Parts: sequence; C-alpha cells; structure tokens
Amino acid sequence: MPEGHTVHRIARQLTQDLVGRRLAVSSPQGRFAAGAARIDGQVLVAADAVGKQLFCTFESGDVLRVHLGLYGAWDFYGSLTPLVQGGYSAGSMGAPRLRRAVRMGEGERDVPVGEVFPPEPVGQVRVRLASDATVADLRGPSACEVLDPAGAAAAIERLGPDPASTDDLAAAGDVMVHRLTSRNVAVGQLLMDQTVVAGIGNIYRAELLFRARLDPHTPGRRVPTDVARVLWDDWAVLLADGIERGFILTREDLAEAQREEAVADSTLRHWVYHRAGEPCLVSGTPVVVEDMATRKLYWCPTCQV
DNA sequence: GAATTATGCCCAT
DNA sequence: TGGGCCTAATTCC
Repeated sequence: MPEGHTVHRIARQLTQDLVGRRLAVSSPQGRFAAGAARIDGQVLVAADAVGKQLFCTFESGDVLRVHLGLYGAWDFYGSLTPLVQGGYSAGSMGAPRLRRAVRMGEGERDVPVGEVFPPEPVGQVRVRLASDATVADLRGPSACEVLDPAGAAAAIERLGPDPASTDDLAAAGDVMVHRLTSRNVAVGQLLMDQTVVAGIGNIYRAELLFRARLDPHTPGRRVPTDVARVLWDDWAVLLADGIERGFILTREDLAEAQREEAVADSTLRHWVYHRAGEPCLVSGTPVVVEDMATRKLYWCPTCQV
C-alpha cells in the first residue's frame, strides 16, 4: 500500500547496496522466470523511482519496471546501508511487514539468529536481486516486467511529474498545474490520477486537500492556478519529508514531543485520513468519509470549501 | 479463528 | 462493475 515516498526509499536502498554490482536475478516463484533470465548476470546501473513505479536499469539497457500495487513489498537481507537514523540490518519496504522486519523509523532490528545468507525465499517471491552481500526479494507486485529502453521511456512518459524525480521543479509544477486546471473532473480524483501528477495516493490526496482547505469535489477547471501551485509545492514538501522520514506525517502543527508519539502511533499523523467521524482538529466538525471513484475520501466539510 | 480492510491499478465483462 | 494480484494488520465474532 505504498505511496510515492516508499518507492523512492526503495530506489535509494537499491542504489546504495545493489547498483554497480553484478547481480544474480531469479524468480523463486517461477512466474517471472523468462524476465529474470533476460537480466540475470548483468550489472545494475541505476534504480529510479517515478511516482509509484520503480525502474531498475541494467547494463544491456533493459529495464526492470515494478509497481507494488496494493500489497507488494521488497524484503531486504544482508549488508544494507541504513536509510534512517539508528539504522537496521533487515527490513521490508512496501506494504507493512512485521514478521522479521522493521517498520521504517522504528529503529534497528537484527536478522533472526541462525538465519543463513542468502536466506530461503519467504512466500511467493516474484523476483530476487542478489549480490554477494545483499538480497532484495520482491513479493506481491501488481506489475513486474522487463522493458527495452524505448519501452521504459514510454512508461515514464505516461506519468505526470514527480517532484522527487525532476531537476526542474518549477517547470514540472507548470505541467501539473496545467493538467489539474484543464479538466472538469473533481480535484480529489485528479490528484489520484498518475498522469496528472505522479506518486500521490489516498493518504496524500486527503491530506493535501485539507492542508489547502480545498473541497475535494471542486472541478479542476474551477481550481485557481495559484491554489493548484500551492498543491504542487506542498506535495513537493510532503514527499521529501516522507522520503526522509519513512512514513507519512502531515501534521506540521505537532510539537517535537508529539512527533515522537506519531512515530509509534499512526493515528496521530494525519489531519483527516482515516479519521471518519472524529472531530476535525481545526473546526471540530466530524470528518466525513465518502466514496470517490471507488476509493475512500476523507475530508472536513467545514474547513474545505 | 474468520472476516474485513488497505497507502493501487489493471483487465475482462 | 467486479475480479485479480497474493499480503498482513485489524476488526469482528
């Protein structure tokens, strides 16, 4: 259930520990045997996130494209560079996994004693990327395929801008603002449309709209350009924070001590997401939950107009 | 212990 | 519109 920040962290972990290495690529589950064979034994030259998609480029130019979908995750084993203060020696990134892993930000947790390296695959491992020292297992993805360079470029071209994968934030923002304000579709749906802006999921959608005090039902065309720009700028801030922190925290009002609490208690992290019926933290009005395009939308009808 | 739910998105009908 | 992916935490008996 990852949003963009998680995929960027996965790309960072892969960049730290597997990029530049010659990898054994396999499909313990078997479903990806042909794709794995195409890139087995090659050097991984880059790992990049664009929105919620991961692109791993190998020396031949072939690209492994991965989308985690609803419950995909990467499990990492062996030698790993800590991405969080305190570090960790084994972990999962993607859907929450506690079996042998950490939630990012919960601090260090060792590999169970007696576990050998490389570890036996746990569950249905679609693809394993392995160096001598590090193993990354992909489980439960909704997309996992090998593309040629043109195919990879086309996949990226279909995505809207991602503030964490552009070198021109202002120009990327222009694209997002234009796409958001050009259609009559509700802004709450447009923010989830990965061709408008990439990486936003249901939590960031709800929180961005609350922080902008914007009614999710407002048609994109009725969203003032400067408000659309605020959404882009705020998305860039929240995404960068999520990448560093390892989880989504949008309550900039929290004091430092309360932020520590929010590390352990996910119910403290958001203004409206998953707070249906609870009082809005600003107005006291019960937070509303409703369906919008088959997803749950949380919002405050008093604050968001 | 069973049923439900979830940070997503694709496809078939 | 419904099922699929193939998972684990949470909620409901």
